[in-house]
Order: sequence, then structure tokens, then C-alpha cells
Amino acid sequence: MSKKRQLLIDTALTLFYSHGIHGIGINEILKVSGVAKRTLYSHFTSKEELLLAALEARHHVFIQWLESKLSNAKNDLEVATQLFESLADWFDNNEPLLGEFRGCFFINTCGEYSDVSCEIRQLCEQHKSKVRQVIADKISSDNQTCVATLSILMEGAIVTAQVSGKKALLIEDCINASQAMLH
Amino acid sequence: MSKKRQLLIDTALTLFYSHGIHGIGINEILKVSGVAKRTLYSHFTSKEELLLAALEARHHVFIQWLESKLSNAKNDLEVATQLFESLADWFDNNEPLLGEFRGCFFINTCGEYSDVSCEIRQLCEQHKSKVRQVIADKISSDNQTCVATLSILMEGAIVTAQVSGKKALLIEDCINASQAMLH
DNA sequence: TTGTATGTAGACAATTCGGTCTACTTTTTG
DNA sequence: CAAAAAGTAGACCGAATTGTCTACATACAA
Repeated sequence: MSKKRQLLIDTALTLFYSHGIHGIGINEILKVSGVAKRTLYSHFTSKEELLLAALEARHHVFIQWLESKLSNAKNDLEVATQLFESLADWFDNNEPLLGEFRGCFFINTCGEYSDVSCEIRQLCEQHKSKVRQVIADKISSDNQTCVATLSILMEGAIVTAQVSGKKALLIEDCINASQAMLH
Repeated sequence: MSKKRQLLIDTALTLFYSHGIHGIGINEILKVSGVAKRTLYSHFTSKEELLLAALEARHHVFIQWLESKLSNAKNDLEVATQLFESLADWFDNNEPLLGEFRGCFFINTCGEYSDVSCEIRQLCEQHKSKVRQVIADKISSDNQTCVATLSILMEGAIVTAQVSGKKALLIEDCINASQAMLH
């Protein structure tokens, strides 16, 4: 992997994430990264291809982060608490790996693309599917409902933190709801 | 309220909602609505002002819809079931008042605007605050946690339906989680 | 009748968009 | 060393962007 290529992906990810895809032009990405336009188009055929690369990069970073955060949970309740407490750290910008919190990059991206069958949307869907899988792998019970509920609470927490501001109560509620579900 | 003004707001709302704010140009809104550009700029000083009007219009429609859906719930559990079953109808495009489901317009909008203190974001935050208030007014118990959890589940359901498309199981999970919470 | 509101079509300006291209320089590698 | 690969700056293209402006038409109420 070329150094410039990685720099372009990183810069695109940061800018797309914070200003939306259509809110950021190619020229802005070039200016911020300091890479020449010719170089960009030797690595990517279009803006969309750069976006796809950025989505994939974010996917890998996020999944790796999530797996590490849940790695030492010893039972289902610990999975839940560690999940939501890690999210709280993200919301409070205490997770350098994930950068400044601006909601979920994949949710934000879906808001800008209406065609559900396009490659971009499919990548977003696959990411969410993988996130659920990571949680499922840590849940000992074969109860599929538990995984689904945790995922829904997770999405709700992310969106609420983004739109309504980050609150300590939010995470408490998620953990309480998890406890109620796990009897 | 002028007829053309309302037509512009309705058209802008539909197009913004389905393609994102920055994905839709003024000219497209004019073409679809059949209104002259001069007329638009006699009613609104800028695209942003039109967006604010569209957000407000959506806010009123959604709140009215939500209130009507929860109006005849007789206890907390009924509030929860009617809430999530109404959401299911929305996801399945069986709620003409809300139009074709494309996630939450306010969440999608927040994804395109990073400045939390700008007027657009504040409108989105106020909308979510009002949604929580509508739910709170129907919950008999003074338990604030119940309202918060329902809200989080609601946001999670909306986002999951938008990104991952799973609908039937999703609503079941939300209702199950509500039941667990309400003992 | 005569203002005044509100509407029309569309040219135009200034800027930005994604993307191509030329000409040149640097870095890596066999 | 020499060839190939990867980089640079930035002019340029056509299309699209938001917003302004001129000139004119229609509807309605005092």
C-alpha cells in the first residue's frame, strides 16, 4: 500500500465523516492532504471509489476497536457493560482510534445515498452485519434476541449522542435495559 | 401561507429527505415543483432557509403523527407496543403521512452538518427533545428511565431499519425489551 | 380602475464540482 | 547506472452550484 494512497484515504475519511460526502469536494481533500490531484486519480478512478476505500478503512478500524473492547468480557452482562462504557468513551472523544465523535460514519453515509442496492449502501449494511456478528460471538447464550437488542440499543445510543448531545444518563439507561433483558 | 411557498417546502422536504441536503440542488427543486426561481427567492433568502422550513414542516407532521398513534394507549406497555408497531408501519411504507421511509430526516440532516451550534442542528435537537416529551406525556409512571429507554430503542429501530432493512424481528425485539423493562 | 401581491421564464454571474491532461521531478528497484 | 514507478503543480474542461436580475403576466382587493 502506497503511503500517499493511505494518506488520501485517511484524509478523505476524516473530512467525509465530519462534513458529509457531498459536503466535501475532491479539491478540499487534496488541499488538506497535500497530495496532487494526478496522484489521487492514479490510485482511485473516482470520488466514489475513494469513498468506498474510506468506508472499508473505517470498517476495519471500528471492528478491531470493538473486538478489543469486548475481548475480556466474562459473561453476557459484562459484554453489555463493556460495550456501552466503550461507547461512552467514544462519545467523550476518549478513543483516539475512532477520532472525534460525529455519530456513525455508515449511518451518516446512508443518509446521503438513497439507492439501497448501490455498492456504498451494501458496504454500510455489511458493516452493521459484522458489528452484530462481533457481539454475537461474545454472547454465550444462543439467544439471538439478546444480540439484536444490544445492537438496537447501541445504534440508538450512537444516534442520540450525535443528535442530542452526549449524556452519562444515556449509557446508564442502556446498561439498565441490558440488565433487565438478561434477567 | 402562499400555495407556492407550501409547494416548495413539500418538494424540498421530499427531495432533501431522499437524496440528502447537499445532494439536491435548488434547480432540481424548482424543476420538480414547477416553481420559478424568482418565486423561491421571494419566499426564502437562501437554500438554508428553505431547509429550515422543510425541517419545521417535517417536525410538525411527525409530532402530530406520533401523538395520534399513541393517543389511545391505556398503560405504559400499550404505549410501547403502539409506538413500535406504528414504527413498523412507517418502515413498511404504510404511513402515507410520513412518505416513503428513508430513516429519520433529522438524523440524516445531522450527518451533513458538523457545527452543533448552528440553527439546523439545534432544530434537529429540539425535534428529538419534543419526541421524547410526547412519549413522556403518555407514560404514567414518573420513571424517567422508561422514557429514555423507549427513545433509545426507537432511534435504534429507525436507524437499523434504514441501514439493515430488517423489519419484522426488529420490532419484536423492541417490544420484548420494553416488556422486560416494565417488569 | 388601479395598485399591489405574487407569479412567470430564463439569462447571467461567480464559484465550485469531478475529472483529464501536459510537462516535469523524485523515488525505488533490478 | 538506468529503467520504471510514483510523485509534483496546476491549467483546463464541461457541467453544476447558489443566487441576482430584467422584463413581463396574472390575480385580487380598495
